[in-house]
Amino acid sequence: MPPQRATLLQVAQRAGVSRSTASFVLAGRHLDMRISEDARQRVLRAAQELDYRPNLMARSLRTKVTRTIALVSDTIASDPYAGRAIHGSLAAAVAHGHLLFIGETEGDPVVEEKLISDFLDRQVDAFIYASMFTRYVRVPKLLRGRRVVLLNCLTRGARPAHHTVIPDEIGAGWSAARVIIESGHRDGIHLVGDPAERVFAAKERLAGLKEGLSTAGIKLAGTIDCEWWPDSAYEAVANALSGGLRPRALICLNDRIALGAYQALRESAFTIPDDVSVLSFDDSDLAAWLRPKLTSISLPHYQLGWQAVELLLGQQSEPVVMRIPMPVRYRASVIKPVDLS
Amino acid sequence: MPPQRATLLQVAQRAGVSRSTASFVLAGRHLDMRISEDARQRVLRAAQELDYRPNLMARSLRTKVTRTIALVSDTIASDPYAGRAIHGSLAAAVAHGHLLFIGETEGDPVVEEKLISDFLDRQVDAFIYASMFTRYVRVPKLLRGRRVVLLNCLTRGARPAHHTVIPDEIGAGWSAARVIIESGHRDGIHLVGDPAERVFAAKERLAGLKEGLSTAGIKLAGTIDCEWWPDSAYEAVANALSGGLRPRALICLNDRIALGAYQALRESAFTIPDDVSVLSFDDSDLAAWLRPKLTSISLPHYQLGWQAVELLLGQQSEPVVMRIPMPVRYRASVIKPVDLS
DNA sequence: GACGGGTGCTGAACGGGTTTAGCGCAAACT
DNA sequence: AGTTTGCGCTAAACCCGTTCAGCACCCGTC
Repeated sequence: MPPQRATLLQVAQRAGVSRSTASFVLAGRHLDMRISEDARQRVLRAAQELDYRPNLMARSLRTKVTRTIALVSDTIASDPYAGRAIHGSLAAAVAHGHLLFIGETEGDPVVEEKLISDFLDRQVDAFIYASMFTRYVRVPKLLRGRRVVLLNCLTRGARPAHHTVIPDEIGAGWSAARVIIESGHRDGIHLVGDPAERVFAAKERLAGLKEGLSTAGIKLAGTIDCEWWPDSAYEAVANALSGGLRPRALICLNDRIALGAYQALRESAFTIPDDVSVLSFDDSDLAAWLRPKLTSISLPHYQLGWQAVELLLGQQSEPVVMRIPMPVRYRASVIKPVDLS
Repeated sequence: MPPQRATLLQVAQRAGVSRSTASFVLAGRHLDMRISEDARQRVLRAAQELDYRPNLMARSLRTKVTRTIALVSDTIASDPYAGRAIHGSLAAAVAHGHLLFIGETEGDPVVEEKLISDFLDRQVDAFIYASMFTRYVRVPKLLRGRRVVLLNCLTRGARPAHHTVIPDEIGAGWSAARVIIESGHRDGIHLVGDPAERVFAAKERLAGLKEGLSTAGIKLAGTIDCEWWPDSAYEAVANALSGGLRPRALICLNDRIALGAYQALRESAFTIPDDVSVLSFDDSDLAAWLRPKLTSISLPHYQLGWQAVELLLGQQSEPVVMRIPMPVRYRASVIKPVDLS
């Protein structure tokens, strides 16, 4: 039932020419090779009639080009955003006539090595080495000297060895500052999250935020320390509030933390945004589901994935570090503070 | 820098044997082919010394087996669960020594045909035809007669043409009934969602639920109609409550609806679970983040993906429809109703 | 009529494996 | 001594494209 595909030889025979000629015609090289218009038409017709499709395995064996890309990620499932980065890479790959393999290392170097070997055995043209949260990585030895783009991760050291695509977290921090400043907040601005931890995004967001605020002569009133989960954020914020804290604005390091903050604020009878503005990062689905809808600074995973492939397939050879802007999604959780005086 | 890989010929020469012999040894067919232990050792050593890895393109060209699977999905990004199905498929594929291509059709038949053709040109062994929400589909002509498993979708008609893996939504409905009954609820049980729509999951969940309830002589007290989004659910539930409804248990058709219900209940000063129990389906991340944590019946996407590949690579030839059980994730939103009398 | 040059096409090698058919040799048998 | 048998291995075809080198032919030229 799966119909036997016609080979180039069959096309050539039907057109009354040699395999070579058929190949040249179908490759569009009839001008270099001086194929008569008549022969060209015969080949084209034969190919059409036989519904000819080239066997890309055979072609790739000869040309050493497979037009396939391997996306090697630490995890693909745990994070709901992961899909978006894959989606972006996939769309760009297909737009360039490439196909995408995916693989998951689960952070295990042994699995990683096996996986990359498998891809290499299948002669993939290039690799996307991806992480699902932004962090520093060491590029596996097997990838040295190959076409690789780092997606949402980077290497330490002055000169990057590979193209690198990461979100502009520092810019996002500045944007957060701008949103807060433009809303008229000056006092009672608290950070919620865990800036002490070695999380890349946290450090950069905080750095950008502080820089941005300082341009208006504003300082953070304090930090509410918690893990990156709703539970932890809820507890931390609830504690702070019951300790007498009266914040005017909370900047949460991500949406899950914002959810915890929402829950704590609600229980202490604070109204968002009238009593307290809440600003967040990531712009996950959650942001649009909360009440009031959460203003959040978007992690552009789709664009990250897309750009990674663009760099991979582009001709630019000098390694580039691209920081993709993180746009603000204005919603309803940040407003001008009500005058307390 | 990308080191030139050794070929079989080089291994053979170093071992002082022919390509054939080297091939037989490395394929483990030295017994059929009667290769001396000495020659075998020489080949093995040569392969090791040269760090030989076979070119799978060349092998596949000859054997017509690529050990690759194509996962063709309607969308891969929009749904946060999507990643889990891919994850499951990927894990199973790798466990069987296969690699996974992914592709997205965006529901466009033209894109779909192009994509499948591209996969066919690359000689993939088999296809997973996936949908991100359970629904009826027509299998594209190009896939007729090929190895295909339907993942989270199914064809109409008595005999399935392909293996099919879907969640056991009817069973989930029964489970919902059981949870409610075992908690002691008998009255004031309302459904929240849109059972009228042609959504497969909705119909089956409702059917199972009603059957399950009827075994205990219980009937739904009513239905609160809404779309599958928090906004819509919030409005619908808020309306119902302000209309005087006093439910004792809400069964929400998914977690997003449950979120809307939570929001509406809270604003009307109902306490979950003391005043109202809430039960839901899907068990998305959200369920564990809500306060109180939401009891939800899990959509086993990972297992779906895994099973799809197992069927694909298994020897079972008669098409099978597998319904994967949906386990209940007990949390804190369902309790025994407080006696009102 | 020999030669040069352009046109239109093809033969054959190549890529790197797998697999079938069978060869050369030594031991065992008649 | 001649035949059979089994062992250990290999030549060569095959998969299906791409591509280099060059052949046959015709036209025009001197």
